[in-house]
Formats: sequence, structure tokens, C-alpha cells
Amino acid sequence: MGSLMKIYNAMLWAYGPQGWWPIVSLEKGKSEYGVDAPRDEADVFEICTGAILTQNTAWKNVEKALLNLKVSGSLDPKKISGIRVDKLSAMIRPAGYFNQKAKKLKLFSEFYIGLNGKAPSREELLSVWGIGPETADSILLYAYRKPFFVVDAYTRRIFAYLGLVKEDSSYDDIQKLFMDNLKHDERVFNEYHALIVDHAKRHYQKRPYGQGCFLRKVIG
DNA sequence: AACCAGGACGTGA
DNA sequence: TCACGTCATGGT
Repeated sequence: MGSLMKIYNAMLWAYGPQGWWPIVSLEKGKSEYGVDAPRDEADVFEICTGAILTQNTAWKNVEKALLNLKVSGSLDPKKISGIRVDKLSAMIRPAGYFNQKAKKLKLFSEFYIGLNGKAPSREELLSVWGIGPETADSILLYAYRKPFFVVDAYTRRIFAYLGLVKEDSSYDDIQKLFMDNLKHDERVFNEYHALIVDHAKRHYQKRPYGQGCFLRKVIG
């Protein structure tokens, strides 16, 4: 078995299925895991919105912004495209970069409406201002269940520590490593990225990175 | 009180 | 191409 699959199995054994992408629960006032696939159109759009709001931002803060949007009935492409930017930015304030993200959400909403319910291509997503490679892949993988591997800062940090990628590798280089060495199964890509985030939160947040990380001995 | 958080874009060289 | 600055709230 390849190293990447060994690492995947080790994390899955250690932490269990992560149930991504989390969806905000109005009752609990926070996001809940365990909804493995978007149940309806509203879930799809919420995942896209969350993917934009979580850019360089702790999920905890994104939950607050998503809840503000949801309780006011604004978590909808037509609502967001119709609302005033200053009102929108006020609602998503807890997620940081609120002026930029308000603009991004409006532009994405227009784009989303134009899709008429069909899935966007990666190139189409990347052509939207505010959607970079990670956000595009997150949307494709978690909202549309397409097999695109999501690379984030944690992925680079962990796999550089393990010596499997260079510290300065590009997004595309790292994504290629995973997609060249794993079966293109969206369920595995889904779980793998979620496990990376969980593992990184446990062992790769404060320096020195990698304290208590057990993955190096898994590779063998 | 720095540092980090499930990044992306604009700029100048 | 690419290094660097900017965007911003909130938790540790």
C-alpha cells in the first residue's frame, strides 16, 4: 500500500469518519457534522458560502456568520445578490475580511444563479473573483461531490514535516501528488481532507509543528 | 501580546 | 513568475 493510503487509514482509525461538510443547525446555533452529502439545494449553496467565508479564518467564526445569514433567511443566492453590501458585510462580520467577503459572496451568488442548478467546472469557478484553487476544489468536492483533492495550509505543513512534499511546493504540485497516487474516489478525498484538518488541529497548530504526530512511523 | 485560523488578490520587479 | 503587502475578527 502507498504511503498516502497508509496515512489515510491511520488517521481514519485514530479519529473516525469526520462527517464533512458541516451544516449549520438553527436549533443548536452552530454547525453540525454527520451530514455526509448535501441533502438539497440549500445545503449546496451553504457549503459554497462556507467555503468562501472560511478563507484564512477559523471555522468557529464562520459558524457565527453563517448563523446570522441563516436566521435572517439570507442564506440564499437571490437574497444575497439583492441585499446591500453594507448590510451583508455586517452579518458576516465575525468571519473577518468582511468587506472583501461580502463582495465575494455577491459575485458568487450571481455566478451561482447563472448555473441554473448545474455543476460548475473548476475553470468556471476559478474565473469568479474571490474563488481561488482551494475554495474551488472545496466547492467541487463537498458541494458537488466531484473528485478534486483539497489542499490547504495544513496539508502542506503536515506533508512537508513528513518529507513527502517540499515546503515551497505549489498548490498544484501538492494536489498532483495526491491525485496521482490515490484512486479518484470523492468519498476518500472528502474524508482525507477532513482528517487532515482534524489531525492538524491536534498536532500542527502551535510551534514546533508535529509534536505528538504519529504519522511518520506509519509510513514505515 | 504575538500568533494563527480549513486564502485570494493586487502590485512591482 | 513570484515575493510581498493587504484584508479583519476572534481564540489561545
